Amino acid sequence: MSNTRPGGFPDKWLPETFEQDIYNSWLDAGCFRSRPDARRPYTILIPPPNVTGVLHMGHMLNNTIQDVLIRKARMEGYNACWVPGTDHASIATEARVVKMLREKGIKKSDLSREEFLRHAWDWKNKYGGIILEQLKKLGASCDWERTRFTMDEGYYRAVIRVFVDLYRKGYIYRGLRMINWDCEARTALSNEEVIYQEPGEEATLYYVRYELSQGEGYLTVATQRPETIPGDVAVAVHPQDERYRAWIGRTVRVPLVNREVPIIADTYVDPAFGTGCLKVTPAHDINDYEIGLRHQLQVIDVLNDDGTLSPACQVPELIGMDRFEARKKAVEMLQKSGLIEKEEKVLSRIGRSERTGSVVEPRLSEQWFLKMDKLAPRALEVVENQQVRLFPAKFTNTYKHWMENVRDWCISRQLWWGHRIPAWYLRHDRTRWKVAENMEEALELFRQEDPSLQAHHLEQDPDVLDTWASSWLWPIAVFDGFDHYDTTTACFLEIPHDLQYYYPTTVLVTAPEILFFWVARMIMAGCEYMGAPPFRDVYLTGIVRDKQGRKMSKSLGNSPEPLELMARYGADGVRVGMLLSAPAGNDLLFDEALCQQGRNFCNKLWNAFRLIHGWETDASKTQAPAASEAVSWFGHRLHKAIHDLEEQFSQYRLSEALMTVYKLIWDEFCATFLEAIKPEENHQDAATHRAAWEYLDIVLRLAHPFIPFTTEKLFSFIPDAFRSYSGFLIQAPWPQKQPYDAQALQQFEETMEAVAALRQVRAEEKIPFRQPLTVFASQDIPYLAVLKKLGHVGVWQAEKEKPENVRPVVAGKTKLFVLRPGGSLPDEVEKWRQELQYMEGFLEIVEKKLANSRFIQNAPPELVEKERKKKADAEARIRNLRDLLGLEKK
RNA sequence: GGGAGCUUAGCUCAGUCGGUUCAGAGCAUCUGCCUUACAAGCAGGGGGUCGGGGGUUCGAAUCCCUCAGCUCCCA
Repeated sequence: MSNTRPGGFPDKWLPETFEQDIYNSWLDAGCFRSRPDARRPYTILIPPPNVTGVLHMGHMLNNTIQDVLIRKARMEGYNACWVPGTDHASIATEARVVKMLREKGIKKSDLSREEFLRHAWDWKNKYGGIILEQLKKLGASCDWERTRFTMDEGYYRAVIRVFVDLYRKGYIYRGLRMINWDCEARTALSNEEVIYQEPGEEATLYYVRYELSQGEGYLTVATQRPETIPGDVAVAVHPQDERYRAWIGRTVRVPLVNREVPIIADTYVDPAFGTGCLKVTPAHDINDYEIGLRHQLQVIDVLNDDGTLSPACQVPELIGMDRFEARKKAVEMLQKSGLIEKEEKVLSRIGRSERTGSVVEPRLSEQWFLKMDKLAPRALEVVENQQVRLFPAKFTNTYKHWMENVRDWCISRQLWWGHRIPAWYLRHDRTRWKVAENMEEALELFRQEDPSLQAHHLEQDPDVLDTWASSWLWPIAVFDGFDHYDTTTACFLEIPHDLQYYYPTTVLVTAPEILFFWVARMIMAGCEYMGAPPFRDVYLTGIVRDKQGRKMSKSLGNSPEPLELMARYGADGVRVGMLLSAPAGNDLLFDEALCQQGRNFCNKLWNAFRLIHGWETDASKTQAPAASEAVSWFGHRLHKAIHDLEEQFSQYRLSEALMTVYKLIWDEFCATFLEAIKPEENHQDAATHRAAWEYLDIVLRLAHPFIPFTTEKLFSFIPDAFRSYSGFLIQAPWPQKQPYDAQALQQFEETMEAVAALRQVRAEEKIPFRQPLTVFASQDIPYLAVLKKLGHVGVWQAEKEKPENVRPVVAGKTKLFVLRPGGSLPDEVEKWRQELQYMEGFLEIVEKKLANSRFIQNAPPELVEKERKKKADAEARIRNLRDLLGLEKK
């Protein structure tokens, strides 16, 4: 069956029939393409999604917002550039590839680094582009020719070059640190990559006796980790703890290994926890490590990097055993020696790797660090002085707090997939290393010290850089900024034209969760290398949650499939659904009903178009008074909306902006304007028809950033004679703001209130829809023709004498009488009484205020004027109500 | 333990400089309608002591104090 009528316009809004075509025509016409020119740039860089990722609701929200902003900017005449791309997501990708290989029966440990990377690249080439393809379905108007990947050749070089540069500037150092260790992935994790289950996990607390080495007696220590006992170097108690005061300075024997260790006093110990005695194991607990530093204790690391016990534990039965097996074995051995006093089940906060789920091991390790002491203050300053504005501003506090307490950044990861750290060691002496862009340069540096050294004496650091240590360069590297950076002089030999033109970018749209990991660090890199932060504004989106407020996640299975959603509601419907309830920085409780609302909205606009499209212009017809009034009013109304939108966009209040467009279209354009100009027959007079097309043209332009597909499709059906722009809507100019008559809007609104009152009477009196009303009135009413048409008034009479059998209608200052067919008694007298009472009370307050000399003195004059107007209006209303009540009393 | 924030209608949220024509919006709900663009629709209605208490002020949803509940970040 055909979905079209003569003129080729489809009857029904079926987004699936045109979305793809529209997107392709935009692409073919190069609408998304941006190259530097004389216009001002408006630049957005996509927060590169994880290359392993598939589109989830967070991406949908984030990218819808970016697309709305970039489309509006494009229409406003900016050179709009949205750069897409993906990041290599070191840990996540490596985990995915390892898993895939395992399924094929290949173990990572059986592969050489080069072989593994070949598999990883194969995987990336096969699946890495999926998410970007999905974004196209959403309508994302990215300049796809600029698509970047954080490990593509030029980007890789930039990351390495920056490492070398920062090392030479003295910002990078190598050091021992207590880190979070993932035994399964065999890598260091940042704190952010460690997750804790709420309220905790069940664990066993073992009470173990440590016997005095001299004399009789023992201390009981409570521990959850008996397998680390061989690493104990002390037992600590609180210095004020009376129970143990006398014991301080003596020694005990560590079970299993019989090592003699001191009893020390440290305020870290919580006397209320367990027995108040703490075993100190500096190699395996961050707090113990710090106690160890304070008391100059030895560090005994009893674990291998895969979580098995190392020979250093000196217990033959445990060596080589996995830590959890070893725990059981240790308990068994302790039991045999009668050293376990009791066991207790406790709820414990256990850190697990976000990626592998493995229990995280605190571990001392040699890592690379980036100093923050010079980078952080500058990054803080530019936010404090508003050079970078955060939306919503409340995040400034959080940002500040973090930047003032920032720690050095551990930038190394024990992985293969990523940017390999450009440091070369001497094979025979790993304490000597050189940092250089490549091995040849490193060798050159070594040879200055020892000319006999050869390439085969060198060995590159096996670790790669933290993914953020590459994505923090995104705003510079996507424009090839480091191609001509010289690390020996720490200078740019040349700044690429694109970088000069697009940097700093206009706005970054991202999630508050990565304000520090990514946003702050990009600002640091921008200040360090470009001397200016990389963006003017930062728009922080909320987190997409389900209706119960739970974060959407694959594992919970509470996330709808975005592609399915778009198939059901149209990309435009979903875009509207995402934005409707997403004020900046607020979490979005996602509900499919919102997409439904979006779909309905598109359908509404489609049908409004269909109505206008269906009219035939009748040149002989003169314009009806209602049409003339409506055309005049809607012109003002439209420009008020444009005005409001400007304000809302400037504050990034996108959901409000969308609501402005939504109401403009639904309530004002459809429910009021079109109803007021609707002709009896299908013939519309020329002036009104033209105005309808022109207004519709503007409305489509205003709605385009939010619902690009539907509006573009409709735009193509506007007859040439009425089109503001001959090309694609995506490139049409944004409507110019014009002054509007606020008073006319106010009057129209009052008239509409009278219309609503008439409609209410009709409903209450059960007067059928088709039956015209007979109305009496004694006053002049603005937009009377509209009132008559929308109120469906057949007979309008100026009130000469008190009419019989009428029902009075009050709406604000307006008073009307409707001829009632029946004779039933009005039941609204009570309502009027209440309103009169309220109004009299209101008037009293206003009068009191005006009589108060302190108010007159202190309040601004325009406010006093406003109060006077309130008084006058209230008096008019009270007169009306008194009149009515007087009538009824008679 | 340290820091930040939130609490307004059944739900999700606006509410700027303190100014009762600001107590608002959308959705949901209820009532009546298949009125020839649209039932993915039309018309109308109801619904909140602005978390509790106290204070400042001519005037408080808005500022201050306090209590309760919730959330996030850091350790």
